[in-house]
This record gives sequence, C-alpha cells and structure tokens, in this order.
Amino acid sequence: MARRTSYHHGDLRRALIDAALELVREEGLRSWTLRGVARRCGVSHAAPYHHFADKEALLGAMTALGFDQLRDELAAAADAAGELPADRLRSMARAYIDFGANNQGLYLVMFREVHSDAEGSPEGREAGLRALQLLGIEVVSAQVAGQAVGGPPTHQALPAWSMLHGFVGLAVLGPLPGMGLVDDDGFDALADAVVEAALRTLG
Amino acid sequence: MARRTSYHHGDLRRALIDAALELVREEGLRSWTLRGVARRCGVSHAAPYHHFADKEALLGAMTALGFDQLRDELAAAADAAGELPADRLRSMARAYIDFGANNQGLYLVMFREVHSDAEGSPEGREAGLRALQLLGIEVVSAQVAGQAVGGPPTHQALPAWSMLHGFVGLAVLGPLPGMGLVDDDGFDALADAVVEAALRTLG
DNA sequence: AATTCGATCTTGACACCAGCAAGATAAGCC
DNA sequence: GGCTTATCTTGCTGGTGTCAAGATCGAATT
Repeated sequence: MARRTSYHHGDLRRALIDAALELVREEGLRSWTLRGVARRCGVSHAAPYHHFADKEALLGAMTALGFDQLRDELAAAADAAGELPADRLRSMARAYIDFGANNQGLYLVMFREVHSDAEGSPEGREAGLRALQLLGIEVVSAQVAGQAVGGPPTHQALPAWSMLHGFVGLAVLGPLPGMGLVDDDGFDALADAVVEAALRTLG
Repeated sequence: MARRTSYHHGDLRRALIDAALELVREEGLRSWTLRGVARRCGVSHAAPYHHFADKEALLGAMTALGFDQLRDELAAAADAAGELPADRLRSMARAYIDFGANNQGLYLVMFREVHSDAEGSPEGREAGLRALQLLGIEVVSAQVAGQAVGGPPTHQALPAWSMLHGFVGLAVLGPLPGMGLVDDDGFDALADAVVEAALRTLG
C-alpha cells in the first residue's frame, strides 16, 4: 500500500485486512506474518495491535470476510442456475470448489487448524455458520421438493460438504498435484465428477 | 526421553522421530517446535541438524511413518472384514476415519499444507502413494467383482477419499466441534453415515 | 596401542517473529 | 487555547529456525 504522509493512517484497520489478504494470496499462509502485513502498510510492527488483539484476531477477520464472500458466490451460483433444486445444488457445489481453487491461501486461513489451543474467533465462526446455512437451506428445500432423501439436514449435507472440502484440500492445496495424480487439464473433469458424486449423496 | 549420560546419543535420529511424534500427539502441531523436540531428547537445539536437513525434513520422516501406519491399519481392516469387496471397502473407510480421529496431530502433519514454497519430502510422498495404492487396489478389485462402477480407478476412488479426508478435517480437526454441530455422541453415527455415503459413490 | 579421522554433539551467533510497555504525535472536543 | 483520547513509534523480552565454529568421542588405520 502507498506509504502514507501523515502520522495517522486514516483507516489502518481496513488497510491491514486488505494487505493481509493480498499477502496471503501472493505468498501463501506459510510465510504470512503480522509484521509483514504492517510493513506492507508502511506502518510500524506494533501498529496492528491497536486494531487487533493479536495475530489470530486479524486471521479471524479475514476468515469472516472469506466466508461472506463464499456465501455470496454460493448464492450467486444458485440464482444463476434456475429453479430446479438439483441444478441449484450442482451449481453451488461447483462454485464451492472454484472458490477454494481461486482463493487457496484464504481458504487455508478460513479452515486453519483450530487444533490444540488457539480458538477461532467468534466473528469467523458466525460467518462460517451463515455460509453453511445457505447449503443447509438449499438441501432442505430440495428435500421438500422431493429431490433429496430425508433425515436431519445436517446429516444429509455433511457428507457432500465433506467431499467438496476434502477435494479442495487434496486436489488444490494438498499432495495430489505434487504426486502427479492431478494435472491442470484433468482438474476440471475431476471437479465435475466430484460434484456429481456429491449430488448423488444427497439423493 | 531419559537424559543420556554419554556424549553421543546412540540413535538420536530415531529418538528425535519418536519424541516428535509424542509431542505432536500431546501438544498438537501448533506448538510443535524443533527446539522442543531436541529438548525432549535432552540434546542441544542444533543437534537435530546432524540428522535432518531442516525442520521440514523431520516432518517428512514423520509423514512417511504416518502413511505406513495408515496403510497397515487399512490392510488390517480389509483383512478383518472378510471376502466381500463391499465389506472390505466399508471396513477400510471406517479405519481411515478412525486413524484420523486417533492421530489428529500426525494426520495434520501428513497433510500439512505443501502450499506456497515448501515442498514435502519425496520420502513422505512415496509413503503416501503406497497407502493410497491400497485404496486403489481395493477399488479395482471391487470393479472386477462387478461391485463398483467402471472408469479409471483414480477418478473412482478420489470422490470417496475426498469425502473421508474432508470429514476428518471438518469433524475431527476442524470447525465443526467448535461450532457445536458435532458432539462426541453423534460422531460415531455421523462417521458411519459418511462411510455409507462414500461407499455409494463407488457403486 | 597410539594416532588420526570423521561423525556427532555443543556453544554461540544471526535474523526473524509475536507480543508488551512506555513515549511521541495528532485529532477531536471542552 | 488546553485537555483527553486514540493512534502510531521505538525499544525490549522471550522464542524460533538455521548456520558456523569448536568440543567430544567411536572406530579404523598404522
């Protein structure tokens, strides 16, 4: 970001989030650093602490934005697909995979291991729920239309979601490309196959 | 590990791997540290560099061991399930999920993001392929027996594997428990449902 | 058996990181 | 104007991965 001229920044909080997203997009999560974000904003290494409690809080804000974007893209995909529940679900599933492929670093941030100690921020969790509800709602409406099998929607949607999430992890972020099991050409066909398989688990 | 008495350790390489596995099991990957591993072995912080090129190399060795263990457990599960291809696949799928649930930290190491710069070790990749082949072989033999649909085995196995992998990520390591969407009681039923859904994608 | 050699381990250093504390600056409000 | 408060900086602590140089020891060679 342009180095500022005045002592105060104006909207550093927003600039930090933007820079953080850019950095994770350009360099990945491995080399992502709070000090690097501050550096890109032309600001001292301690400045972010006046806007975020710690590094995890900034990642939480990014998570929330990521889930909001994902929700928007899922909604847009559903709307573009017409009325048939099956078509809407297919379009959403493909949009989910594409989101992961087009936002690899951000996807990693959103699903960074909340393992061990560090809890994710409630902000991020709420946004995740909002995005997830969209999938759940669509599944329920498909059930009502008789296009999907019955049962509690969580149990119905989870296998499909697991498959999409796992495919992103394996074929986009994970070891498959490094193993030579997935090349760029085959990716599209594989993604479509995964989408179809995911739909089949829903009915 | 017991603090040694002699200057030389004897088999530090092995001790480092053991300590690394213990640490990741007890503390998780987030607080896992190369210096911590050396500390647990009662050895200076630079000693590991005489046995591993860098931190990533030690993680690579752990990855290889993890995949070997996974392969063994998959094979044992298949053997314990009898002759029917469907039963063998079901048992393997459940064993896969259980492996992830019982070795959360190690599972994270095995599938740590090879994103951005750091490449995973070839050692780990080979072990991953060995474990994966077991799944592929089983799927192929199921195809031959007419129990699974045709097509290249990679494409057939990938959706199912994606689902298992994604379920481990979401329901074991990931945000679902934190969201209150999966409790300990419901986990078993969910895992079974996921296994059945995964089998259905194979035929 | 004494010596040499190479592997192993240690000490100490560097650069970087997250986070805290105390001071400098500027904006806003009385 | 003067005061308060939020913002930003500098400087520090403790921790990390990694490298370089020295210390120690097992084993092969003579």
